Amino acid sequence: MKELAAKYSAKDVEDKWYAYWLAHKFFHSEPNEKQPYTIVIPPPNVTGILHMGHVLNNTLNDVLIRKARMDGKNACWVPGTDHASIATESKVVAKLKAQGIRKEDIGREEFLKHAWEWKEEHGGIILQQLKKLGCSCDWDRTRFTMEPALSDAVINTFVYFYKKGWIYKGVRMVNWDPEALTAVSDDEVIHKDTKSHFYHLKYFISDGNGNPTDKYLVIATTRPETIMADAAICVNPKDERHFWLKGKKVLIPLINREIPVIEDEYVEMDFGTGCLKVTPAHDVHDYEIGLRHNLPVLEIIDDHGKLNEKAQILVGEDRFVARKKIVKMLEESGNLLKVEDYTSPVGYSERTDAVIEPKLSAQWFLKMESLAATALETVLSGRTNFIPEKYINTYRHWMENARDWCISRQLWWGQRIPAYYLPDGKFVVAATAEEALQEARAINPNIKAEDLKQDEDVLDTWFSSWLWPISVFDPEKPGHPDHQPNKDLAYYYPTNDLVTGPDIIFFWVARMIMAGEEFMGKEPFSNVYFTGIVRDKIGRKMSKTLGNSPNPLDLIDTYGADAVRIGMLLCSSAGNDIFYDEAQIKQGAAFCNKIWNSYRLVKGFQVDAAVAQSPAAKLAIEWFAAKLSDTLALVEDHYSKFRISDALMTIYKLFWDDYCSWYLEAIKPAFGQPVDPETYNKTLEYFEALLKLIHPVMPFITEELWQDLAERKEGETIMYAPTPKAEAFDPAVLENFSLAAEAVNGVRSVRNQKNIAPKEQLHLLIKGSSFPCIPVIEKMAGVNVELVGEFGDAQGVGFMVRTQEMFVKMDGLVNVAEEIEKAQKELEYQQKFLQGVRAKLANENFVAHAPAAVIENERKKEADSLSKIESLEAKLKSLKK
RNA sequence: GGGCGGUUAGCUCAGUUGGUUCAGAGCAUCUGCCUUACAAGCAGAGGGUCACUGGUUCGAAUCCAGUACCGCCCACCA
Repeated sequence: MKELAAKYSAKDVEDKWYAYWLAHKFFHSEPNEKQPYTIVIPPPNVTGILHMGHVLNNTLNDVLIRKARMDGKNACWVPGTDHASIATESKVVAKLKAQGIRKEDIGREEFLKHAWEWKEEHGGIILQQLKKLGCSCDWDRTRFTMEPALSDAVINTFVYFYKKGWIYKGVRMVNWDPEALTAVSDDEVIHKDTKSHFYHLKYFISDGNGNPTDKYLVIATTRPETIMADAAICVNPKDERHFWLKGKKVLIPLINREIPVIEDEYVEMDFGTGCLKVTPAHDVHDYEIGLRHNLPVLEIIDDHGKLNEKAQILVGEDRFVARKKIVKMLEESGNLLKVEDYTSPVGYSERTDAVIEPKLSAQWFLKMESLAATALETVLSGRTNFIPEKYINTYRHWMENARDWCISRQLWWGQRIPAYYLPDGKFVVAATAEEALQEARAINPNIKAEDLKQDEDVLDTWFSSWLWPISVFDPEKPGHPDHQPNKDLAYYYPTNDLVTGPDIIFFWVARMIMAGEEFMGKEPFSNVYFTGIVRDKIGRKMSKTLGNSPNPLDLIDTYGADAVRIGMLLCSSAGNDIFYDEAQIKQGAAFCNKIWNSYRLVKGFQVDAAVAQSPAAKLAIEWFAAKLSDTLALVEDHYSKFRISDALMTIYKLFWDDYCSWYLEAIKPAFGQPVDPETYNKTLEYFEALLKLIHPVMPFITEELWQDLAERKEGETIMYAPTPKAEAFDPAVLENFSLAAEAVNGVRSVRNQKNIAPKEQLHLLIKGSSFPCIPVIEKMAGVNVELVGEFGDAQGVGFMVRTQEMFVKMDGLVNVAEEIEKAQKELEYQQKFLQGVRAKLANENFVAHAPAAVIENERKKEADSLSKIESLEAKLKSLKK
């Protein structure tokens, strides 16, 4: 046996064992005859770095996958990264900007070169970081959403849906991000209540020749800078206040353009002034009103959010600058009636935090109706479970109201839309330029390859990640529903569990279900476990700007990966936000050390075949076998319900309290004394079972100790050791030991009160003819036990274990008055308790309605209480003598 | 504005179909111990009117209704 340090040092073991696992390809999985257990990683952004959210998510994933592996399943965890269109592109743009380069100047091809360089440089860092955490991903299967095969899959699915008639190009009002210069989907817009102003503006009625009369109407708007794009003023047809406006025309302030007054029920009579300025180009609802009334669409804000020449005034000004300036101008011109403070929801871009500009533009859409209906059914039917269930409601609401998905993005980093335009503006959709040319020739036989221009836009990132559970195994399958799944896909799909955050339930989870049903005819996973958001201990989100997000690698360096994993899991229950506190990681480190030191004790035992097994050891061995089986069942139950932190806490207590504090102390030989072989072997056996049980949570320390526990051959690992199985046991064994433990606690309590050192041997009298596990009590409490009929005149302190009277003999140390007071108090409590029980039993309604078992129990309480009262009274009598 | 979830010890949370002495766990706190595996430890102790108000019931932390507060999702009444 090698010497073990007094403290566990994670640094000395973690890298060593990770390298060992890799060298032996323990993480690698190939289809075989065993039952598969599959997880696909929620692919982190390719240029991202590990944050606490990743730590939580991937720790959970790793616990599940390691558990499944030890349960005998063929476990496969597929890792990879996401190209993250907007996030990556904006990072590259920023980097180039710092060098004074604008992407427009260098062009698409050159820009993509830079982007790939960036990806090569930063891509995959996060995967290396996951290794530090101990994640047992099948690295041979690492995928990237923009690698050629997966990009082909994306293009093929686009073509597939286009041919199916579900993808269309349309001019729609989209959410325009003026900073990223791209449209974003509805889900990427975050509405925040924003303080602004409500400007009441006078629009003078025209005399018919474009000249103002002295009559006017008043509109209220939050966006005065858009008045130049007004196409009409709209009132509710039922609004009597505005009947006089019928058929009138009004003049837009400052520019005096004439616009009609129209009527539409959309206008709320009791909101604002009841007059709405209709600006079809810059408001979603106004656009719809414009369609109904055939109004012209005049766009005055450009892609960058600046006013263009069509605005006539304030040309070139940013929309927010223009707002301030135009208010002043309106005030000077006498059109500004009043300004109110107003708070209203404003849409912001999730990625850039820019205020979203509703903008009319040509975009590609995927019809959601059928996909959403199917995917809703997948969850409602329970083929895919959500943990916690509350997210089903959220999911249902979204699916029932899903709008067509805007899948085009005005970016370069991503899969380019496979639409090819002919010179006349017609287009064809095909997977390759060659196929496109053929199709184009069907329209116009004279078309040459160079006449075709491919669409400039790329596809939304989620349009590739929704294929992830399929494409990581067989990229040929999506887009080709007739294609026979390859061996991997046939074996690993559907995957089992998905662990992810609720923030991407629609972006990703819902859409993976759609793609799974569409291309495989089967749900992509059976369970979705939603984690919470990791917050700091006072509840703030982790963020770079707040600086409250620790670097996980520093934590791993300081405390070890096992400690970090424990720390995260301790405070995580499904669906609840996580309040991260470094104290929890310290607790994890303390647990590592506890395990380490218990091993030091066990390995330090001297074994001597000539030594007889002590009665206490025999009892403890019998008890721990039962305790272990009992706990194993509990742990399995927790895992089956995804109560991972409960499972961890259950094992934690089994190891620390039951094994270390009770079992080891009970079997531990006196200092310098050897232990008998049977006890030694059982102790090692239990220790090994505990290591296996906790291995999914703490992979490194368990491997280290397991390897040292016995002679191991190269290539052996705890990773594939089977999970310990519960065995049948006699519940009386547990009950008896816990009675003994209560007696021990009673004695210890007395020691504490009376300030008696643990070493000092005491006498414990137990009234009665028998009591279980007496040798354990003697060993653990440091007493000699004597069963007696009566305590007689002995001096000391008494206590009770349930209905059993006990008495610690102590000459001279007893304060009789104190003892009397204690007994008196206890007596009063018991009498009150008895009263309550008897009142219940005297209640005819209770006796008539309650189940027999409950009544029986009340009777037992009554009897127990009576017996306690009897002995307390006797005790008082003898004390008072 | 609509929907969903929550409120239990100082903190983070359990509490399964209402019924065992059910009011719990971990951490934190307090007291005593450097006892020969471990002071990242050992032993002991204190701490809650289960948000509030009503109701159902023999019996409510648990079921129902209302109130208050917190959180999340959806939704651009300009």
